[in-house]
Amino acid sequence: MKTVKVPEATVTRLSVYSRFLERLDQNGVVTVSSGEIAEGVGVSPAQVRKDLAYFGEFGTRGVGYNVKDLMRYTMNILGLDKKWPMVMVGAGKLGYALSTYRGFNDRGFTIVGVFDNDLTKIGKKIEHLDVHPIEKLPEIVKKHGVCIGIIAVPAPFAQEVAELMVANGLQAILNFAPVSLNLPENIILRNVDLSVRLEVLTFNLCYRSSTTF
Amino acid sequence: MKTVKVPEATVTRLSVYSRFLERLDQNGVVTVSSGEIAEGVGVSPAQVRKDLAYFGEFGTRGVGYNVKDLMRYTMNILGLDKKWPMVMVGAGKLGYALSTYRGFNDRGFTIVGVFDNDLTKIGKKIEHLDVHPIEKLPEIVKKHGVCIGIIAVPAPFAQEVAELMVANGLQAILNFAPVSLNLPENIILRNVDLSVRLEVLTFNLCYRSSTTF
DNA sequence: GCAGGTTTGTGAATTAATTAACGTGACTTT
DNA sequence: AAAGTCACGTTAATTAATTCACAAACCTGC
Repeated sequence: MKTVKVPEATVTRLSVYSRFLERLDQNGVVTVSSGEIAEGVGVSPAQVRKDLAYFGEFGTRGVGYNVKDLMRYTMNILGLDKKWPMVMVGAGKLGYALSTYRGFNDRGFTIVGVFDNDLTKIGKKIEHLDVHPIEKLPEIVKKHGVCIGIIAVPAPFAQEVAELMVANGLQAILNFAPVSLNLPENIILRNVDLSVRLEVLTFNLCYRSSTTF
Repeated sequence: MKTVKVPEATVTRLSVYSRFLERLDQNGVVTVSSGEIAEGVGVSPAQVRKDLAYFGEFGTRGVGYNVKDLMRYTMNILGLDKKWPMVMVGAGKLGYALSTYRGFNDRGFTIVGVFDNDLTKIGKKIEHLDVHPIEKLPEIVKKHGVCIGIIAVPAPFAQEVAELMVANGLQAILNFAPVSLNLPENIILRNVDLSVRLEVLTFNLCYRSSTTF
């Protein structure tokens, strides 16, 4: 166990590999090579092997990887062998869409509480879940042992929501509000910034002929 | 005009700076330093200056940057001085949420067509927009001169939707389906993979004490 | 109009990430 | 059972990105 930091990009790719392997497995594929994985997800074969090498030796030389095994290994590395109950704050359109997003369930994530402070939303149902007033967050977090929170509120409220989450012991936050949150060092925070992603497209559209300056 | 490639991370940060500057401007702030921007968005001051340096000299030594000017510069660099009509394919919950997402409009993006092949969705309204059958995509794309497409369909359909977009001349695609799309080199493609983002959180939750291996 | 305090812009140094290259082990074939 | 092939794991080389550090430029006050 060397003391080497795993690049974030590696973790991201691992998640992609994992899902690709899941699909191979469903199609009955038994063995796969780094080259085939690379081809399937759009990276280089060396990259695939390097990424996996951070965590162990999972393949057989001259053969490749057992799909089912590698799938399990990658999922374990990502912590997907555990249960991850989550809370969602914000029951607007985005919060609603995310709360019912199949992709989360498919990977074992479960939203156990949706919260809002808008009286017209509280009490409504999002599938089988009630929309609770924000005051109920502590109770639900405690009850389910939640450590992941998702923020889907308008930008001006995101910071206070994040602080409330931290105050209630959440350790990881996925923030969809388009602002930079200021939180303690030990909180794991990642942003999903939809406009930013689009603006990367427009930038490249403008400079596609010459991505150079 | 040196021939230096601009890192993707720089473009991403530029978008974040731009929005931060917008907020400063709304609050009446006239001048800002690289340090203040850095503080506000969570990067280092040197990073801010370096990022801007790819595109020119926008500041005044000993003083800082004029907020309004730098905001305009950054938006121009990102292509936000132009109109970007977009089409959305997929009128499920996510497609619906994204089609009505305020954050896009706030940055000048407009969705001019929403498409689906589900008969129960076609003809319905998403705010002022009709949901069209997918066959109508070519017409709308041509009519509005669209070059950006958003994919919000289930994974199994994403590849064919992407190919349809490419066939109709779209040049940039933002893909929300959790699959790796295979498209021609010249198409600008970015993925927003919601599960992947969550799995980066769970990975870090598992190895927070020792992010090292 | 000069001194002192600021903050930019930038080349150099550092750190990080990716790609290349190759030795090693495993399976296959004859 | 030996030779050939294949694909992994790993070290080295390369490329990329970030941070450092400092000269140059600007403003303020006296």
